[in-house]
Amino acid sequence: MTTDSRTTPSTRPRRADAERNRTRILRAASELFAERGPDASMPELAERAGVGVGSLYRAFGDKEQLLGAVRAERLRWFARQLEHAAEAPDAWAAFEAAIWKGAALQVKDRALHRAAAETVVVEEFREAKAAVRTALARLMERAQAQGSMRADVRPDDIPMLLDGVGLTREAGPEARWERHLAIVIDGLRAQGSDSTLPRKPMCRRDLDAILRELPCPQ
Amino acid sequence: MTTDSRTTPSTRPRRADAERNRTRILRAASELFAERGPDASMPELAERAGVGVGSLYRAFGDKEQLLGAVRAERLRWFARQLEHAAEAPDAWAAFEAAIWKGAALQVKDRALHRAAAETVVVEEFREAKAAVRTALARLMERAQAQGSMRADVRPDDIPMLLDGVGLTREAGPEARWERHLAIVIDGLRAQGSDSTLPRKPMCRRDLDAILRELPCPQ
Amino acid sequence: MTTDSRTTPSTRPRRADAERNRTRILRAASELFAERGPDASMPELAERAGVGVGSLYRAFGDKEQLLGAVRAERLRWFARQLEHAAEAPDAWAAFEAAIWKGAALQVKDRALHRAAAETVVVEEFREAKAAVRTALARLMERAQAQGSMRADVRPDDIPMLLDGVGLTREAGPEARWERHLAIVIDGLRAQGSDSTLPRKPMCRRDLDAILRELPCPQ
Amino acid sequence: MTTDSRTTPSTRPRRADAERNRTRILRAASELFAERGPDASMPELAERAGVGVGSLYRAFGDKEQLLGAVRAERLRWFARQLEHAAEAPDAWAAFEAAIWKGAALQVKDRALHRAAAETVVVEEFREAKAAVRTALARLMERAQAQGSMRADVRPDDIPMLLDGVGLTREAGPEARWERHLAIVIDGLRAQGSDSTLPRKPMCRRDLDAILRELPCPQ
DNA sequence: TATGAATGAGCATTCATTCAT
DNA sequence: GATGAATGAATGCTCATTCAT
Repeated sequence: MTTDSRTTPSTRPRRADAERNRTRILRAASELFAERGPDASMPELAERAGVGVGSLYRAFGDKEQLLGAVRAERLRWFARQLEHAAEAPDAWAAFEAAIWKGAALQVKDRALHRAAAETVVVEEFREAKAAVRTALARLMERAQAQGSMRADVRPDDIPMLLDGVGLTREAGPEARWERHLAIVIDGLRAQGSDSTLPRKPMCRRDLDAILRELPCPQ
Repeated sequence: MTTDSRTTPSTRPRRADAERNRTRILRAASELFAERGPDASMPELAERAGVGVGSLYRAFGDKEQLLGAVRAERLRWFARQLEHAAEAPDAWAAFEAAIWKGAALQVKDRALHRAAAETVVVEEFREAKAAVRTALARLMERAQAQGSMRADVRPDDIPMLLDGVGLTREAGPEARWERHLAIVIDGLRAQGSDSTLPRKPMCRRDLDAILRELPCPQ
Repeated sequence: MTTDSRTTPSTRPRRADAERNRTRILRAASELFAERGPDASMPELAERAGVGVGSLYRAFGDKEQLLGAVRAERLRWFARQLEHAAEAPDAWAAFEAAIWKGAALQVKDRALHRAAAETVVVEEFREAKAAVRTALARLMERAQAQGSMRADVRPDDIPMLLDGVGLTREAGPEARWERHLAIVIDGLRAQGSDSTLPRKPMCRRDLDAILRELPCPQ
Repeated sequence: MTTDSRTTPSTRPRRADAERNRTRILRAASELFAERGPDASMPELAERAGVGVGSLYRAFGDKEQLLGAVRAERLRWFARQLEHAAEAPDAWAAFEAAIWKGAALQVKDRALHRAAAETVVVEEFREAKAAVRTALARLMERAQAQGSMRADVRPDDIPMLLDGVGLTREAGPEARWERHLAIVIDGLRAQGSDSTLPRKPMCRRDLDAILRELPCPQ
């Protein structure tokens, strides 16, 4: 490995360097967009990353690409959650648990705000979105087959719904987005399933566990 | 009527001019904010209204007031829809119809984007919001008493939910926000009501009628 | 008097009306410029006067004329103080007392700020300035003849000095402009006069009396 | 010296560029604020400096910082004059000479207008002000000990007095600020000192010398 | 004649992006 | 490759003055 840097001194070390730099930028962008949303500025991002603004543009082309990369990262995490859920025997329960994670992410990580509503031009982001869609399709198909999810929902509906939930920032002392999500989930349930309709918003204990494993900083 | 114009001969003529201009600005703002959302700029608005920027500020104080006025107008319209709905015998059906109007408005008129989440400082807007809340409360109480709406939803949940639906822009060829709304509505239904759960999204015919009577331009 | 308004219904009452209006504006300007200095805006002034901005322009031509009129009023007051002072037997003592009034005015009434430094174009202001100059000349001549004022000071020096004092707003807990003035006054004294040089700044009691009779509002 | 340029090879070249630009902006600001006072506008300054407005903000943060930097520069110069004066055997004569320089600066350079009266938030400016104060204190203490300066003047009085003198613009054909200053100086003198009271304003010859070495352009 | 609505240049400031070093 | 200085259009807003009513 270390010999590599001597063997191809002009290309390889650069690659490594560039890769490290890219990672650094991505981590900073991850934090900043999560905190401040897509409106965070490039200069501030550069400062947080400890690089010049020029490096941002060299590494990612423009702001949209960079934001897309951050969003893609989040979406891949969500896709993984969904894929793990696919193996559970009770598809609906697994779906519900996964959706809570996705919603919590959408709320806590402002990078994803309005992401589903925007036209996607970034390749990486499009791919991640597709991965989410695939995993959702698999999981939902099973839940629908098991009769616990309404039959006419489609995978594409979910990000749309979560985007809506994500808009609900914690504006008051009462947790509101949990209410939003609970209603949406009940809307997704098959009729006649043991839907425990008048269910209270999730208890704090569960919620804290969810928040703790979110991939976005803090 | 004619006496009025004689009773206040000194105040009216000026008012008429100012009022005409205010209306002109409001109409332009209505259009522009509807198309581009709250981020539309004051200079562009001035140009669209065919007035100088100064006139905007004279008529409305600042951007927030102007945006607030546009939003208030929309919300008052929505409040009226809800009030009319209050008289119907079937509270749920009336609620559902009204909510479709509200959602359509939220989707078509970007002026209302993120309105539910923001802190309101404009008096007119705050009042309209309160009117919506009151009308919602009345209607929902009846629907809940009739057993057709789940008991744990609160009036404040509705704008939050609609804000989410409004985020769903027409991103693809398929109408998607109708699906979003349909799911949310089903989430609001009381369990065991004749909830016609696997219902399809509203048919085009109805939707067109709704869109035609929206108060926002376009 | 009241018959006048019927005898020449088109001209006389107008004059009276116009005069009343002019006075009203002047009073408002007096207050506003005193509080906020020459940078107070015309719209705000119009509102305070209870007239339209147009009337400001009709009555005074432009802002400079209006400010000039206010300043002239103040200067006429100062000229009167100086004229009264002229009759006192001890010219220096009278001068000193008058100068304290002028300085207090300059400090408390921001309308006069930088007035001496600016080129005067307003006739009324120029006249008032001349009146001050004349009164100063008379008083100073006597003081110089009595040997209590240095011989090489000229009447024109005084407004300049007071303008400087006026710049010294009360920035701290300690009264500072009184110190400024005290030094300047000592600089004006003839050498060898009983100048009580290490004199303390004027005592509060005297100062309060001065402030109370200032012509500017508050 | 040469080693320095090798020791920090990566930081210096950039700095050189930035420093040059900063200097350029500072020089332009120096000129413009000197001519027009603190109210000169940023766009005009940018044009004069031959840079974009953005560069102004990059280099100095905001207008207040930039103005503060210009003022600090002037004040440091004044502090140096005072420090040199501190070594002279005759403290009063040294003080008098230094104060002439300070006054000339205040008059010729409008950047310092109203500087003494304003609350200072710019660190650099605050420091320069403190340096002036310290130097003044040292010099005045000696002059007071030597009995040539009145005992009750304090260092803080001097900027206040000079600010007043600075207000005296060249409004007429006769040089007037010199008279203002001369009177103030005499007001600072101890009584009974060989104060040459009826002294004429400084002769042109000396004044020209003073003006020539002023740090402000023009 | 009085009004006050309209004007529009002007201000301080921000930020995505470019490009010389 | 990396840097960060430079750019300049754009933003929200103010205010002396004009002019239609």
